[in-house]
Amino acid sequence: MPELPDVEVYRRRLEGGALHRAVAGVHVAAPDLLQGTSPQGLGRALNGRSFTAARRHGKYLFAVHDGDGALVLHFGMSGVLVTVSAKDEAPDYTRCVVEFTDGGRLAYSAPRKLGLIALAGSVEEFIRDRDLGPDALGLDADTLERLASGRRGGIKSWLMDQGTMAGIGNVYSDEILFQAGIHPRRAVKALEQAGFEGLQGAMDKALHGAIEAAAEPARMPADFLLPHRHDGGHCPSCGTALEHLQAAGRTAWHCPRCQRD
DNA sequence: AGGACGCCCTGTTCGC
DNA sequence: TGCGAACAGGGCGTCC
Repeated sequence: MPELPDVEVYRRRLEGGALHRAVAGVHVAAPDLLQGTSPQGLGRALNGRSFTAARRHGKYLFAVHDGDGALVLHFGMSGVLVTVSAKDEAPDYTRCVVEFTDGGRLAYSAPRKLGLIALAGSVEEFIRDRDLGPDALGLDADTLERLASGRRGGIKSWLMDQGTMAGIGNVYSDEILFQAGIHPRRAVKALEQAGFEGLQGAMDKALHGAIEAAAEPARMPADFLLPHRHDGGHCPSCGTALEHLQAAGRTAWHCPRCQRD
């Protein structure tokens, strides 16, 4: 379930391990993941180039290269990005590999092929074309208020709407609502009374906390919902058995005591 | 406009 | 034991 924190971890991995190395070739094992290009097109765009920057917007990762463009990666719900040394094996379900001239590789692995691999002229152009909202990391309370104004409907689907803000999916919308003490069925309108500072703080805590934990549930702060978000899980704050309901077509886990309807 | 729903995809888990 | 249904969910399309 790569959402903003997971993709930020991949971004740092890309930045720390795959910049300024010449691309020797690109191998695509799952061409159906390519959108708007082909294995040959990817090769033409990337061969001989080097990645110069790793950027992220929402759940999209951009490997910007020195040929005035970017490789775009989206991870669907099961994708991972790893760097692999010359002598190591790429992971199972590797769908695309960028090979560098030094023998090292960048591997995109995804058991469920729900992600996408594409090329973009620029990060900004891609964001515009996809109608993505501002990145969810670092939004201030005033911006949240502006994004909520005139919005009808549920708060969970609003948080997950990539056109409103980019990066939050089912898992982290649950975490944010838990940290904010807001029931998943509440309307966006209810935020007007509560104020946006609380939501802003919850978003900051959930997203930054998860990134600091490298998006690994086992390393997350003790008061995070995420590690308990399963059958038989209990609220880390009050111990009440967690419940789930359907909201915005997704399973919304919450604490019935801490998140009042 | 926004919600409900189905589809894609495939490994895992559960029920009969 | 074994098979198949249900489930996980990001993103998109359709319908209401």
